[in-house]
Amino acid sequence: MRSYHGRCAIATLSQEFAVLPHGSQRMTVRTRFAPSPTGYLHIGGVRTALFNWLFTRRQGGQFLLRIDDTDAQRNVEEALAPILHGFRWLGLHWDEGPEIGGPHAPYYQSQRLKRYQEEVERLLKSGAAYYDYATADEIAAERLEAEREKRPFVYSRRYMAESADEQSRFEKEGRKRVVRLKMPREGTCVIQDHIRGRVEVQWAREQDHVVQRADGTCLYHLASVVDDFDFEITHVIRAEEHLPNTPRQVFIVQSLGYGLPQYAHVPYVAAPASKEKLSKRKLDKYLKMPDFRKLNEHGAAIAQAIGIGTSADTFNPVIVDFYEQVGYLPDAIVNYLVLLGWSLDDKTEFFSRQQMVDSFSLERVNSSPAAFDPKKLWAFQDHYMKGLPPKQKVAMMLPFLQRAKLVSSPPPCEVGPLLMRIVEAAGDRLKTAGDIIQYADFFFLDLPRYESDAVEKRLKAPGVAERLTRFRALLATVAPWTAAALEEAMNRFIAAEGIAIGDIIHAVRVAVTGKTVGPGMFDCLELLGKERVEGRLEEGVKMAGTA
RNA sequence: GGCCCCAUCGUCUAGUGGACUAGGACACGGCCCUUUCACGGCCGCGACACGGGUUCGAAUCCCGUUGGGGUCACCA
Repeated sequence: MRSYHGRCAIATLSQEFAVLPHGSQRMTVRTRFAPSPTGYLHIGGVRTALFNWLFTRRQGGQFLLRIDDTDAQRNVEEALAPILHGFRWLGLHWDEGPEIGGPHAPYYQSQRLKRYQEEVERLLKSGAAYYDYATADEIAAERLEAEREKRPFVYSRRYMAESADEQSRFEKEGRKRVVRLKMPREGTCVIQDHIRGRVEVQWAREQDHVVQRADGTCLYHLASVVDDFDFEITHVIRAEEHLPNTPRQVFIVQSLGYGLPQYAHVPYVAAPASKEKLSKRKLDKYLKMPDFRKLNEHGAAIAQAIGIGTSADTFNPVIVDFYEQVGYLPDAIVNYLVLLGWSLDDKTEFFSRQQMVDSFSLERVNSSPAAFDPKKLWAFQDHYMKGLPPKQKVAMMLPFLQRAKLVSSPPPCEVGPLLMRIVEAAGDRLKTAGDIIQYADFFFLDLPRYESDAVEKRLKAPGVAERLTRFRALLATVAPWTAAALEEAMNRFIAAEGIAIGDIIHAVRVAVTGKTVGPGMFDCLELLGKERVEGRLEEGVKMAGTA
């Protein structure tokens, strides 16, 4: 029997010294992110993609997108669209891949079947793979037996057919064949990983994995390795759940005579306050945590106001889309994500895209999983929102008002300047673009939506109706109608009444805006205009009177 | 269960043998500012999982224990 010790020596050597595949002297760094078209972009996936992107930009290389659709899906284009959209939204541009093509097109595995077939044949010819005629049940039975005997399972190769005779014999029995890897059964596979260091596994623990199905289609591991070679990928930076798959890929790489890429297995993003992998399907569980629930509810309120669905399948803080729909800033998301598992030093927390590119390195990626923290994400969003010029806030927020049917499309021409004033008055209160709906709806409605709690608390109290009536009367004398003049009038009013400002202003706010919270009171009054303020105060008096 | 990975405040992290009475950020608590809500300012709470080594000296290196996690497909 052939010894595979030699192989692993090669594995180690080629990784440490032959950094570049194909023996070329100066190959630029090339990385890839390989989504399968699932219809959504996972927050953990995008973090891995971000690391790839940053590393590549830093090295002046090319970042590509390859579509792992070997599992024959129907609507690849449809399921891919949200993913590509997410990449563009975040500003993670790919140099080659879907929609833009490139020298190695096509970048869809489903369109590269011929290449896989060629390589399967080479594997077969060299003896690194074999036809296997076992049924799934027969394999399962062997596995069960091994488990019963408490020994690690390795396939007996009972239905392995390496000669034409054996093949025809099995075929006469009516058996179907798959192609399996003939994995080494002694020696050690050594993986040099940029994040995890040296990882060793016994070849004997590896299975004879299937690389080609009975129908001739190939599986991920084979396709992935062939593509990485064809696309001249130099660095495979991927989630750590792929680490256990790496030996079989190393075996394929070496059997096919390719050079090994550099590997870097980044830890997965964990669920809030846990070490478990963040999963879209566990939303219910996360919603039991107050922080996560708040994040979700904030988004859901906006989604509801603009009439988009909130089913967990499409609207979910684990999916990147969520943040765009609610009106988060890509820079905030990216800055938050880059710090999830990577840091530059003990103090730098805000990075422009360029700074990120300039300072990123795989060596500083942490080797333990980092938990997704809604509060921290929120803090980054807060920070970037504060730095955004009002003009840009207006541009972001107008579409939300339109979708909420508060402003028509195209908007009346007075809306632009008004919205600018509102945004300025609201200041740091607007944390996401979608917040504009809650903070400004009353500017665009004939009458505010009166919140019952607010009415209860601030209007339905003894003396409020009379006080509002007297304050309303005073308004006739206010000129010019400015926040400053209004404040001055209010001060005169409380002095005359002998009350504190708190005894009147809350009632005015609720009467005029329908809520207890909002931008500066006097700004609201000014922007609303005298007529509407007077009308709403009357409305407030009515509600207060029915106490 | 086998194999592999991981382990510093609640969370993200700094720390690569002495500058560590362990630093920063978010969160949290208190106070101040304040018409609300935000913002801002000040102060505070808070961690090296455990046990053995190695060393003059260990958060840092080694071993073990415990705990957590990933993965074990004719999915990707």
